[in-house]
Amino acid sequence: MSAEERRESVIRAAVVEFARTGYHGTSTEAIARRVGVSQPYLFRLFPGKQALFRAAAERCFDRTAETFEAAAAGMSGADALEAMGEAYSLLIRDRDVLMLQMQLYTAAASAEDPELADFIRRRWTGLWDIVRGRTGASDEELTGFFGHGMLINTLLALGIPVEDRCWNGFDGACKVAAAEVYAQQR
Amino acid sequence: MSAEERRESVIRAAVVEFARTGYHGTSTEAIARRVGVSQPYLFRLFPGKQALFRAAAERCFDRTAETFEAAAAGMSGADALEAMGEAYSLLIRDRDVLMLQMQLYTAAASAEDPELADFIRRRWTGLWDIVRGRTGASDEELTGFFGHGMLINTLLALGIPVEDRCWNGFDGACKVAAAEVYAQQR
DNA sequence: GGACTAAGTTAGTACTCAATAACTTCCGCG
DNA sequence: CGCGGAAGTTATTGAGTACTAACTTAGTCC
Repeated sequence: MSAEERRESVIRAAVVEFARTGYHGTSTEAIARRVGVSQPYLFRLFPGKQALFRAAAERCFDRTAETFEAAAAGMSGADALEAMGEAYSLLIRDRDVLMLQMQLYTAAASAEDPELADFIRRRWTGLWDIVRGRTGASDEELTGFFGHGMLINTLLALGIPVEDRCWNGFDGACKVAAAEVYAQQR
Repeated sequence: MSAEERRESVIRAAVVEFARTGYHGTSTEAIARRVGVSQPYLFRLFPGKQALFRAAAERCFDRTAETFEAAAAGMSGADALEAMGEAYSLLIRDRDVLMLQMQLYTAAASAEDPELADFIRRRWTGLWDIVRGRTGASDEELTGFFGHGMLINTLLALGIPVEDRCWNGFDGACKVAAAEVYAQQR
């Protein structure tokens, strides 16, 4: 396998492991084991653990941005906003993407490398700009949209059952998505 | 100092340290140093690191619950809801309370002890019930309220500057609170 | 076929960290 | 005074962990 292909599979493994146990809770050993490669070899492909984490973060943001862009393609206004919401609920059925997002929110504050924190901020506001640019939504609509999304993230991360009262305010599509997340075997 | 007083100061230190670097990123050494006590002595006061984390989590939930209760005292309906929102924005000026909350959302999923995950879920839904019980708000109002809160948490955790477009949809009180959080020297 | 290179390994190092064991200090009380 | 207990310490251990150095294997091109 070429180094570039390996790097790709390492990133995918890093996304999974960092999503589940966070930066400090994840050993490079765990990532290597998932890839099926020796642990020291990771350091041939990436300069260090931080670079692995950053690559995983980048992948996570890329996927979300692409999801938003694709959903809104050929649409505008309220239709685009609704499509993006729907697409997002599909995206986070991948529990690792969801959890890595949550990990990034805390990682930004405690990042020993300020450049990483800055990167996370820039990418996150980038998502905001995508939604705003594609929908032309008002500030209030945007905070409503992202607030709604953050609450879903939190409920899923916490593992609040779909039958719980906390899910009452959500529409059927959200609940179906949530049920599917929980059905995922780990 | 009595063991009980020490335990109290240890919990306060644990809240700070776990909030800043998470469960795995925090060493018991760091907590002990903040308390001004030797590291092994922590294990006389608490059975292990997990117990420290749980005590910190408990403290964090207690403070939030008390804040909600106090704000809504003698009020009801929309007034109570607004008072709770206002009180919350004051609470999270304590950046450690804010960040520990964020840490808990990821900790629940990766907790090696399922009882801890369950505890976090129970306490979180407990907050939901407090707000619902004191205000009688509809399901949609509740998801709006908590979604709004979660978005604020995220923006603050990421360190998005108050001048940023992401803050546009928030009222003046929120922005003032945010500015104060950032003004906090660490 | 032999040299070069890319992909990958094993062995090892220096360090950190949670937890234990055994010792010390000091206060109150008879 | 002396003694018991509570509040703390130092020393240590054993298990991880990020990362380095040096070696191996296999395909490719001349």
